[in-house]
Amino acid sequence: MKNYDHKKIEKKWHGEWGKNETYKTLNNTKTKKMYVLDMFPYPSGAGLHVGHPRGYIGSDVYARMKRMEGYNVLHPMGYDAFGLPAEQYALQHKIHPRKAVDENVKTFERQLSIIGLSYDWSRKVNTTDPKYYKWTQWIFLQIYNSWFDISKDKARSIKELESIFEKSGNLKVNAACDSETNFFTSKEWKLFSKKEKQDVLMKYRLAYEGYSEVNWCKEMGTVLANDEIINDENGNLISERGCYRVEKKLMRQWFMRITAYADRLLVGLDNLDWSEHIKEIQRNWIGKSEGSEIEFKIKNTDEKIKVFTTRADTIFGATYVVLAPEHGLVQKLKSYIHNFEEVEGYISSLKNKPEEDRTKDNKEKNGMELNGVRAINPANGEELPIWVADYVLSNYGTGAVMAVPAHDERDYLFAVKYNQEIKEVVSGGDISKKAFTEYGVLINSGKFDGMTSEDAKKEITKLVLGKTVVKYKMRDAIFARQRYWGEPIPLKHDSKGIITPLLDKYLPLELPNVKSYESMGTGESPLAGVKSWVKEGYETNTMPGWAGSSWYFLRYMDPLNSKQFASRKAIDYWKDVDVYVGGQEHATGHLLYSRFWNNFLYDMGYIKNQEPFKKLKNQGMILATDGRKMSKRWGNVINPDDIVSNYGADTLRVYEMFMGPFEQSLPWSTESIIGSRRFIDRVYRLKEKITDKKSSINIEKVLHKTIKKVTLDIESFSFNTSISSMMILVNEMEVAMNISIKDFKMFLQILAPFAPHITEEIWSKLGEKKSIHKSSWPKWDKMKVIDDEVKIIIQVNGKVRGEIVVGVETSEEEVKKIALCNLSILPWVLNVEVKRIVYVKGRIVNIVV
RNA sequence: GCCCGAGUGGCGGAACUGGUAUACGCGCACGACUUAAAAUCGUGUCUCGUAAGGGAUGUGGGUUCGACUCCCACCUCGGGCACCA
Repeated sequence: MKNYDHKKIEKKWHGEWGKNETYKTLNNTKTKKMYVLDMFPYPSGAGLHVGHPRGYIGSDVYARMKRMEGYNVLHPMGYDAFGLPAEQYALQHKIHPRKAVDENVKTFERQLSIIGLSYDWSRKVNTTDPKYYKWTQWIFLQIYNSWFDISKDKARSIKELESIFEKSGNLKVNAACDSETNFFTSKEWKLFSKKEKQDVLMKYRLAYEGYSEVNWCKEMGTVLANDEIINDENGNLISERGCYRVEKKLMRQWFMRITAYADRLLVGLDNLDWSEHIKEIQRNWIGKSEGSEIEFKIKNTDEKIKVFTTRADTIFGATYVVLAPEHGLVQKLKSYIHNFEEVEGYISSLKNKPEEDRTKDNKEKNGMELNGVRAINPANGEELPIWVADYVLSNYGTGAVMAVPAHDERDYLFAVKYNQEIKEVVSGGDISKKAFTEYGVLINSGKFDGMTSEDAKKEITKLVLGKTVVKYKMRDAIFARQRYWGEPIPLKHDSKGIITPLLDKYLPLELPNVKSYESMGTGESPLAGVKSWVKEGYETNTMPGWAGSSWYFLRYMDPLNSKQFASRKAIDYWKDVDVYVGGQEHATGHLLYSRFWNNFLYDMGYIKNQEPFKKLKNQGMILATDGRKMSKRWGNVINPDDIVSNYGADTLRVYEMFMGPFEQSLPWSTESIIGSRRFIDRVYRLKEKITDKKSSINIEKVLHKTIKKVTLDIESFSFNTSISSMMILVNEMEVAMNISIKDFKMFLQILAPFAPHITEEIWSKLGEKKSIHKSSWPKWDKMKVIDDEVKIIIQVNGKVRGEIVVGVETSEEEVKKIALCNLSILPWVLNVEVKRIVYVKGRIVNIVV
């Protein structure tokens, strides 16, 4: 066989590169840095399919070019291995998760290594390694020991808050939490018991203990995140893994106060070089809306209903007020409500229904009026009925709304059903629809008539003594799982309920090595069944899967440091990730949590940049040949091992980059991959044309144009077009008489990031001693990129009728003259009046007749 | 329902800032080499038409000397959010 032996060559160079530490990141902090990062994988039991390496290959091509351009490149890899999937896998296979993870990591590593990725493996991290999670726990403690100062718009130490309380109570301190804050003087603070103080501080801590309704899965004996559950055909909630029934249950949890950073996370997006698409998803998720909080007094009582609205201008159209069923006022007003029993019955009937029934699409709204109580519209003194209704959410805004049926679709539907008054106060728009999104001019609103909605909002808010507020859809993140396989939360509880954080010197708090890590079945973590653990008073919840992945990019900077999560020197040098590559499915999870932690660490002075990932690229999925997702279930999985074995790693790499745009999802084609192998074979055969003689001018020109194109294309992740341009170059070289050794080497260099093995092999055969991957990236010659002659298209009335070739410097007049005299043009311009001639330099002449 | 993104040959796709639509690759057809096959190489390959020409970038309009590219309306597909007041 004439073709090259990929197995032999690839094996040889993997050995050489390892031995020579070709891809090791330098410790030299004088060289300009480049941090190219892949989202680290979750090593599942199934191993890799051909879709997984797509992103890794793209970032590898980029990292390789940057290395050749002289950057000190940090391009590491590691494993994110805590969490439910590993625990489930271990349970199924009746082995310890530690063992399961180690085995899976081995499989992944073997699969990754044959692809020829240029990782510096000496910087590998693994989130389940106590040496690693020591620092996950440490960061948790920093967050636990901090609060968010709204006036300074940054996190501060909880000790500073305590001393503020000590000095002046909390009369002036900004509440960083939504719950109603108790006010106290410094004297009162000093008299508080330890437990009372703890309870107050818990309302401010950025990591806090609380209770929440969770998705409880009885069969799995665990709590699931929202993205771990799906709806079945009947609309019931079931777990994504295993398809077990999921219900709501109140449970003790730990939370992260990510909402404190809502605005920073929103504003921070503006300066990031991410796709608009992902930024938009995060913006929607954060869900900022500006509006007014207005109080409606309840007649004959001291109580008030606080509502939130973005359309204060429509207050004159309010015809009733609605409370969420969970709203506290319902109970408080018990003695005033004539039909209280009926109301309570209604509310409890809602509670027994799963939430999805309540929030399901097109669900008919229902509610019940509270007889005997009336709210007073602060704008005009009108008395309005008060309702409870399922369409008002307790956890958004104030849990109460003023209903304006004329200008809100939901209120409209409800009003029609329950025969409530509909009062139009803003002109324009279909009353039954979309009117709320339409901004017009006020009518029927007394002295505000004729005013625009925007102006009226401020005026009316002022008039009714309301205040302008900002609300977010985003909620605090639950930071606890009732599972074994996660980082222990480094806190101790004593019998009086006092919580003590572990001192740094006791970190890491290692996960106890137990035989049985199955769920308690009570909803509590398996750790609650470990006697020695409970005796010490350790927290039994563990951290969620996203804990370890929220900061790993910092650990790569200095992965072996046992004194700090990374040294000051390393952090100051590497600063942030220059290019981050991964799937877009992490838009509202990992990518948000990481930004949150990074912002926090920045506030506390531990790191240099607020934002962790400057530039983000999301690789598209590789679908199976049938156009579906690759999955064991469909039996359509293509294993990269087979491709590497049949065609070689270089072919796999070139094909995956050539298939189509990097960020687009594409189906795998078993037929097309041969084209990439042929390309590699042709390159290998071109060796025979190399001579000491100069290449032709044509080859030089095409070569330098290709160097330019490949350089710019890699920079913009347009890998498919850079390969196509190199194919064109190879086509040209094949028909050339000879190729100079100098030119051929330059071609090898620009191909090297894509096909590192074969280029290295030919490079060394040509007598080079040093690795091609350590050589300098070729520069294109500006003179050779410019043509001295150009082809100009001649159009008549916009239709192509001919073409001419002229010197680059030919003047406009000259070109027009030549064009008009051109033979193929003559029939079109003969005997007609030429009205106009448009000339685009170096491209086109359009003759308008 | 709302918010994004995308629709180009038989297939994956290319086209700079509005300037030759279909580069590059796959497939297919024919030819060369071969006893034969594979591999390789060469030629052709949007469509109608013998040709001259005409028509095509989801559909229908518009702007322009000129539109895959810009504007309006609609259709289809993919993604995100979903009673967020």
